[in-house]
Amino acid sequence: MDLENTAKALKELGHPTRLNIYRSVVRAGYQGIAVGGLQEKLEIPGSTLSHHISGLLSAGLITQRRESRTLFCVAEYDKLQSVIDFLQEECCADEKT
Amino acid sequence: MDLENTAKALKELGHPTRLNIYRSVVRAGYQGIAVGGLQEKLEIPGSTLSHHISGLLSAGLITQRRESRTLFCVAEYDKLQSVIDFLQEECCADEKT
DNA sequence: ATTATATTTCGATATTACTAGAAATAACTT
DNA sequence: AAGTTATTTCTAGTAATATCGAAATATAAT
Repeated sequence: MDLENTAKALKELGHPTRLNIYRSVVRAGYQGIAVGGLQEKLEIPGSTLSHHISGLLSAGLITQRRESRTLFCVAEYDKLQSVIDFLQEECCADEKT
Repeated sequence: MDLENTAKALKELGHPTRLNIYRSVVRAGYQGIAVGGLQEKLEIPGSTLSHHISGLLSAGLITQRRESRTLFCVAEYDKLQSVIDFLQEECCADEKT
């Protein structure tokens, strides 16, 4: 992944509330967690929560799946992995040469 | 590491310019890279660069070592690792139980 | 002491982000 | 079609961040 996209993902993770949301989504595994579930669990006003979720979505860190009226948030583990890969790939590159 | 500190580190990495700076520091390995070296390499005004470096310092992602007039920036690899550990540790925890 | 070099702090401006109530939309139920 | 539930968009106020020139500081050289 490129620098701009990685920075975007890191930025979205770099806010306590959003990191907490993301963490809850990650914990929920492949089935995900409902927006309402997050709201209840984290006690965040709906509008604020929705705003933060859209940040995580725009970075590709999570996706959503609808089941009738309920929207589930699901972690995109691959995205997290590519962020981590970006952070680690150039480690000590100048010394290696 | 706790959520607040991790979010702080991610926030500092979550800006294209700072991520680029950090990357250059990481690439430089254990000897580090001078502030002036970064300035030349990345073509950032001194005051802007200094501002971003202090962000990375405050998150504990880098440290500095002085050699006469020159300040070298050195990556704190352990800090990066603990950020990564935080991101990965709770993966699918709710499903595992 | 003066000058040169390396880096930071100050100050000012512009942009972006955070928060949350109120209104709107989407999907289902009766 | 009227009501209920789940979530988002709108709006607006406040706070935080980014940028960079100019001035200040720190260290060394002459």
